[in-house]
Amino acid sequence: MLAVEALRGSNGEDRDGSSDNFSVDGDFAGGTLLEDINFSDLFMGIDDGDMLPGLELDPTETFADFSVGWEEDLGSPAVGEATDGMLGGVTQDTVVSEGEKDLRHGEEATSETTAEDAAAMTSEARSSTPDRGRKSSAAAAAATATATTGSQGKRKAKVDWTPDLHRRFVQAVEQLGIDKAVPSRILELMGIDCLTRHNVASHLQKYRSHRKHLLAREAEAASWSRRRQVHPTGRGVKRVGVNPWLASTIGFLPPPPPPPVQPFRPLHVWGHPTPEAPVVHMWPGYLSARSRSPTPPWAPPQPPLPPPPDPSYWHHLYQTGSGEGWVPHAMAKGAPCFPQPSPMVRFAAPPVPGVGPHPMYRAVPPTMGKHPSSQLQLDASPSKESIDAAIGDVLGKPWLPLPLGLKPPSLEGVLVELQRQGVSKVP
DNA sequence: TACTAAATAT
DNA sequence: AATATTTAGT
Repeated sequence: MLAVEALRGSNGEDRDGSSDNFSVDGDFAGGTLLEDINFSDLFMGIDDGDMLPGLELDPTETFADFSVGWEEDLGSPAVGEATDGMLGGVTQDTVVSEGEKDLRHGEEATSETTAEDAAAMTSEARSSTPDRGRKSSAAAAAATATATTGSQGKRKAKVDWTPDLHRRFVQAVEQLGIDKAVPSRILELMGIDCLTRHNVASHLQKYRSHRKHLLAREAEAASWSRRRQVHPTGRGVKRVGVNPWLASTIGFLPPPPPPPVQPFRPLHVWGHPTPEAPVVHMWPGYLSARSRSPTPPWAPPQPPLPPPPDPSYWHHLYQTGSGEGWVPHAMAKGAPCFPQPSPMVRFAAPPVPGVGPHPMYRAVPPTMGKHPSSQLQLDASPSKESIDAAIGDVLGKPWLPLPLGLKPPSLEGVLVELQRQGVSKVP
């Protein structure tokens, strides 16, 4: 029996109100913003050649699994070109696969063979388990595990930590700082609604594990290399493959770099800014006032935080036509995760455009109409570039917000930041 | 509750 | 074997 593959995300148990939507690279869907995207700015210093073939999803698998969602949304040639240009054809990989459609099973489908069962069956049930109604090993295990709780045990579908997804993850981790990178905040920064905190926590665990291991190896190699400088042996240098968890510069040589001056310098992870091209500018306000991002020593000084925007005002910016919040109804019903259309937020042009921070920059309510050239539109699920443009325009200098795949809460961060920079809202 | 580490599952 | 989820401890 063929398992039903769907694009929708996990239940998102711990993510209130945003359980089933997905807004990764939402701007790619419409393609309207693509022309403005400067892909070279996307990931500074990143050579996508670093990508590990081994880590990439099997395209066949990927598109087989996600065909439903992507056929519609990435069908346009323009989009295809753009995405190919950017991520070497793995743009779509930020999709989370879900081997089950447990949404509708939540409580009601306690009875028969669920999709999950079917999926699990494919691997096991056919071998033994005579009684058909019997749960698969996974289901059984889950059931056993949750027997005490009495809840319906369902093993969640695995999340494909694709290169792009992983990159977002690492980006978030780096932005937070390795010591302050906790699942909830990482998730927040990643802005990917299909992920749950547990997903991130799991990945974080693995990330830390790998990192620790690799750091240990690096240290060992360093000492070894030092020793070797004193007592050259002439032996060959051990080579290791590129590791996605660590730098693309993995070799044991050259000798160890000078001791870091910062308490934490993001490990150079594949697909991320190189030490030579560090993050130029963090986005402090992005992280909300309650705990702004730790300012790295190499980051510019941060001005004081502004008072938070009026939530009631900004809230409607996130509303969709359905009037049920920004999450399209279809998604709430468990539709596959896919880039979603969203309302626009416009930023009126400053009296003196392009010249430094302008206190009179204004945000105006969403509008779907075409924007005059004098105005800059910011999608509610804005691309990094469009936000860059918005803030950069305000500040009159390049700006690099880290998170990709922004979603409304992130947009709020954007707005907070803009307001902090002197943007005022239109009554 | 959230985070983390360990145990399991695929 | 690698990597994800689940469980359990703090």
